[in-house]
Amino acid sequence: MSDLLERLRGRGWRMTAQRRVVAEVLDGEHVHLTADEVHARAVAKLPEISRATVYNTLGELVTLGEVIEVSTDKRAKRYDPNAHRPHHHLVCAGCGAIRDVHPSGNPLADLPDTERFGFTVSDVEVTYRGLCPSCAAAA
Amino acid sequence: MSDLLERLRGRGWRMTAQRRVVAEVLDGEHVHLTADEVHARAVAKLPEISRATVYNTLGELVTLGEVIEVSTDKRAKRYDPNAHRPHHHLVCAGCGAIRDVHPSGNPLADLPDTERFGFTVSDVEVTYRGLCPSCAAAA
DNA sequence: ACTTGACTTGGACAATGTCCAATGTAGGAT
DNA sequence: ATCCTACATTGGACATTGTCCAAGTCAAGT
Repeated sequence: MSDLLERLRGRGWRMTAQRRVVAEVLDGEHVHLTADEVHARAVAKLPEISRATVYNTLGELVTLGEVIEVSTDKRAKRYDPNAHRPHHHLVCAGCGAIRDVHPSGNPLADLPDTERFGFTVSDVEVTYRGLCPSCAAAA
Repeated sequence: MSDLLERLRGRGWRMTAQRRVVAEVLDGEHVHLTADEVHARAVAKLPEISRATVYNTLGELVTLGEVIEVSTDKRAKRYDPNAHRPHHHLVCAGCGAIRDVHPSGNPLADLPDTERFGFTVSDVEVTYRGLCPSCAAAA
């Protein structure tokens, strides 16, 4: 966790209480929080932190490549602190739980040139959908 | 296009002017419209149609499996009338253009059992990201 | 300790989507 | 052909998520 703070300082970040708190929240739990959830947890540690700051900080972390923005949910963006190992996501259609997964093979290679329409394809995002064990049992 | 209307009638849909217009808009252009764009085009044909009705109708069409909801954009859901051929999407990070693509191979098969965590995995959504030719030239 | 420019704040605003009570109407029944 | 009624539509209020900005605050270099 102090790794993250160190990296940020190294990049010329001014280290404020607010940024420290946001970084701690993200680093503390390896789940995929929405911006509002990050804000709620940040407020618990630093009551006067504002929503705007949380949004700003998350945006900066995404720009720096320290966290990944995931939009598996159509409602709110989620932030994935596990940015240093490439991975994809498995989402439960019932309860919305998200797990990181590591498929074999590289989906980028599965897109033939004839299907690229001249695009420079640089990234691929894969979302598996299904039911987690408890939601499947409840259904 | 009347295919779609026939299928809907067969499912017990009450056929109203509003629903006909929404179906025509979706069927007319095989692009990926946002709900608001659908509404704008629908208004052109039937000025008094309301936003709520467009949202309702789109939601029903999704439930019936006649159109697919795509969330490549983090802003608004888009609606893809090409629901009967499985396909994925290629999105331009510059201008937001979306193309349907058909990768070789089945990404579902790339997810080993050990990475499924007991989930019943039923679907996979793949979004390729990159730059379209004109955005790449402009950069 | 001072200074300065980057950071934070709070609140207004924007975009997208949902909900609901009142009203209208498609399509079966008569 | 007309009537009934359950289903559909409407418009506007509300909710959620996110962005923007002017004013105030503060970290860190000197």
